[in-house]
Amino acid sequence: MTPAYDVFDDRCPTRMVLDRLADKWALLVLDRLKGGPVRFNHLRRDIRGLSQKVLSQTLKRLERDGLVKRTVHPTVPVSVDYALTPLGQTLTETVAAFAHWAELNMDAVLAAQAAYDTASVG
Amino acid sequence: MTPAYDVFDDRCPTRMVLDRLADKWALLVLDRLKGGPVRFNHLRRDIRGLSQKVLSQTLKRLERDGLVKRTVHPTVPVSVDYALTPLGQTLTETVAAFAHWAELNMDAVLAAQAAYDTASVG
DNA sequence: TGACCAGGTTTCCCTCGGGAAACCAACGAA
DNA sequence: TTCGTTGGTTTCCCGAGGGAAACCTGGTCA
Repeated sequence: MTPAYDVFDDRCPTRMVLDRLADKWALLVLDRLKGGPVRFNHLRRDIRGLSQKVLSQTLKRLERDGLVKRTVHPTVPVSVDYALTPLGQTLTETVAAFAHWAELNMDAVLAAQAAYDTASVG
Repeated sequence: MTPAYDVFDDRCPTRMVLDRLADKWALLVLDRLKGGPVRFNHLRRDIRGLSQKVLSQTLKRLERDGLVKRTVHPTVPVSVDYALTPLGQTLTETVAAFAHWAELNMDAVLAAQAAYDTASVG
């Protein structure tokens, strides 16, 4: 069968999905959620540099896309947690692979940058 | 051994790498290069919606990070092709997984969006 | 009544991304 | 000499992204 969608076509809806996923904050949130539900302020504290507003927007988009489930617990004060949906879980390995790649190959990238910059200057 | 880098720390250089990789255009370029070297204008034509300026910038960054190798062939007129470096090739599976995920799960995402929007309206 | 918690939303404001289109360099062909 | 090729760079300009910080909404406690 021929593929129904083509990510190289700018009129293809997969571009929209790629746009959403190709987002630093969304990736970090998804990666942080892979161990189980996490509460709003906990996410905010764990992902350094992520502002309240952007976290809120990111979570809303991920929820709309069916990747994350928002659950309100009627405690006092109210607590809200976010968890991966089954669909979202199908992404965990890929997302984790990304984060891990960055951590594992950081040295190589830094070395390449240094070499590139030296070559340009000299 | 403890991990030297932590992607959740905003002062960690991996954040820089994640920023670069969490870019729609960079992902599409890397995915397009996985089959072998491709020339500038060929990339531009294949990746619909990618402007000359942005492609140029994207390639330069990827080259600086050591993921892509730029080769100039002294033909007439000059031709330039771009290929994945060995480091870049370690990313191909992950990048392809992303693109494929988008293509495979597009329907589920669209359905989730429709459901979300209906719930919000009603 | 006022203070404090979680979990947001809104406002202000400024930077950066990126599209369009012109320009440029080198070279060969007509 | 003008045109066409490839592979860019530069300029202009606008709109989205996102940081900071104030505000809001329950609800409970003191």
